[in-house]
Parts: sequence; C-alpha cells; structure tokens
Amino acid sequence: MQHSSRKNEILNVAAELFKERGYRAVTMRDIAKTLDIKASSLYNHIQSKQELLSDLIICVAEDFTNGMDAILALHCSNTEKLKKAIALHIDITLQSGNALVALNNDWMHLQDNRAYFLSMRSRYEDSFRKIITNGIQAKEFEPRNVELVVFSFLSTLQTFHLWYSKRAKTSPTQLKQDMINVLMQGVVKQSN
Amino acid sequence: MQHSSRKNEILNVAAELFKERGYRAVTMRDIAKTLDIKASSLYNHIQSKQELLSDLIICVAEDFTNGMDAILALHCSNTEKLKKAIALHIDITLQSGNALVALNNDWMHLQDNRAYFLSMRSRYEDSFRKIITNGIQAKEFEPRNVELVVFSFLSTLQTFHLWYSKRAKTSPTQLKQDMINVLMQGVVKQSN
DNA sequence: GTCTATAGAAGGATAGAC
DNA sequence: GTCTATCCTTCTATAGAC
Repeated sequence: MQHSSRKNEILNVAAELFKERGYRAVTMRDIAKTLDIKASSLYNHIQSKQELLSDLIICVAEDFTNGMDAILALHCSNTEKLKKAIALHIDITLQSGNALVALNNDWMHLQDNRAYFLSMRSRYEDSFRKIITNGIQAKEFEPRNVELVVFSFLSTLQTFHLWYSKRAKTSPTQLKQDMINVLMQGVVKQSN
Repeated sequence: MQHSSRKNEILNVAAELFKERGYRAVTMRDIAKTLDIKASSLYNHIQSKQELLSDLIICVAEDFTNGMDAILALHCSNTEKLKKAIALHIDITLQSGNALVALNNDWMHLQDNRAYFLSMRSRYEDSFRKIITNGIQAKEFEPRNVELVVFSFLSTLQTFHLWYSKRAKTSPTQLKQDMINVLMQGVVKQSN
C-alpha cells in the first residue's frame, strides 16, 4: 500500500521529533507546527498519533525480520553471516535511523501492534543467537558466554545511531568494516 | 541531606515506574496508587514530579563522576583502570538500576539540572576515553579506533541492566569478571 | 500526613466552514 | 486539504478540612 506523499512527510517529521523527545513528549501540535499547518489538519492524512508510532516501528521491524531471515537462509559460514547481520543493522540505521530510535525507546507505547512487534524482536534476537551458537560449535568463534556476546553485539548496534550522528562523514562501507572489526575481534579466533 | 523515609519510598516507586514506562508516561496518580495514597498527598514530601526525576538522575550521575575520578587518580596500569571502570558501572547498575534507566532514557526531560547532568556525562565519557587512549599509547591495548571502542564499551554497559534482569542469579563477582572478559578481549593484546 | 475538591493548563481528536 | 472552534479527557499542582 503506497502512502500519499503528505503522509510520508508527516511520518518523517514524527520520527525526527520522537527521536529527540520521545513519543509521549511529542504532541500533535508539535508535529503540525513543524509542517506549518494546524494539528487538526493532520487527521486528514492519519487516523491517530498511535498510527504514526505503529507505522514507523512496524516498518523497521519488518525490515529487520526479512533481512535476517534472508541471511539465515544463505549457504555460507557463520562468520560471513555475522558480518552480514552487522552490515544489515548499519544499513537500516543509515536508512531509517529516526524510526529505529523510536523502535528502541518507544515500543512499549505501541497498543494494537505491540505483540506483533515483540514477536519480531524475539525472532531477530533468536537469529542472532543462532549464528553465534552455530559459529561456536563450528569452531569459528571462541567458546564464550553466548548470551553475553549476543547482548554486547545488540547493545552496540542498537545505539549505533548515537555514535553515527557525531561522525556522519565516514562512508557507509568504512563504517561497516570498522564495526565488524571492533565487534568481531572478540569473537573470531585470533589464530584464523 | 538525609531524606525522610517516605520520600525514599516515593523515589523508589518513581524509579521503578519511570524504568517501565518512561518519565512522561508515568503520572503522579500512578506513583500514588502504587503507594496506596492519593496523588495530592505526594506533595507533602516532594515539590514536583520534576524533582523526582532530578533527584534520581543527579544522584546516580554523581556516583559515576566520583567513582571515575577516583579511578583516574589511581597509580596503576590502564588495563587495571579499565577493569575498575567496568566494575564501577556494574556496581552502580546493581545498586541503582532503575534510576540508571531513567538517566539513560529520560535525561532530556530534566529542566533545571540538565546542563549540570550533561557536564557530568561529558566528564565521565572523557575519563573513559582517556583510559583507552593512554592504554593504546602505553601499548597495553590494540591500536583501534578509540571512539568506536569507547562507544562499544559504553553501549554495552549502559544497557547492561536489560541483560542483567534476565539472569539475576549470577553473583556480582562473576558478572564483573564475565563482563570484563567479553569487553576487554577485543582490546587487550592476546600475547599478554 | 492523608484526604476531597478543584483550579488551570495541555493534549488527542472531531465537526463543519471554506 | 487546511482552517477555526471546541469537546472531552487527563495531567500537575494547590487549598483547606480532618
């Protein structure tokens, strides 16, 4: 379903403001003012404030789910899959950074789609866990505490936007390589 | 200045609710209801909702500032300082976990004390950066991208509470050792 | 120290003119 | 598609009785 251009403008503004102040602290009047219209005019394009949050979060969450499913289906080493998972996360951050912050910080304010979101998040984390576990079994990775490794990876990736906003000049390709090096150095055997 | 026991009860409840839903989504009625009193009764013990947020965040931020200052003043290797910084972060998480979540997620809603908080946060991050930089110069650490290493450390430590809440049975000592291993493995030279 | 009652402000959303 | 006007709800905070 293709949204009108106006709705996309509204979604972009909402994402930006949700990122800065959080869902609950942003009013419809704030969003409208940024677009130089009145709050009531927004309702010609959307149903509710909740719809804005839901559209932003669910879209990004589906990107993660689809991307990770595709990576898991590949016939390649776990090392390669992990690198692709890191690159996927960075691609989505670069493309939907503001919405990703809303996903991280405001998912608990989802109403109708909360359960759907949580199922996608679980699925994503499971995929990550699977890559690490398989990599350890295949002796590609050091035999560390799987949960702590997964947690450390996801923490860094989830807050990557904070770091990226300070140094947006680095090329996406270089970003991915740097991140892969820093994150995987502690997992991949030094002897390889 | 010692607060009344009742004020501490209120602060504890506020921290718990702020952690779950965020500052803006928690009402004075929510806090009061948890304590089985009416919202208006809260104002016999506090000045405002903002005071609750400020008290929680500033107290934890000062713990970080003082703890890190003490570590920097030690006469020991940068490796040892980094280990102590990790342990400090975990100690504070175990002791003031809910307030730390408020610090991470709701600092932007601080009013009067926001500049003070931001100065403490900068100071803390600078201290971390200094340890990494000095460690690289002293050839204790691999010569990696300092900013990315600092970012990765802080991201993992800042969201440690999420992981900890799932496995609270591990002893604090073991937690610190596990975290030090996972985080530092990618920094300390393997040949040491 | 807690209550009831309420002031005063702000927010989400709708109706209907243009 | 945007406006003005407004409804209804919810929120923080205060006043004053007990």
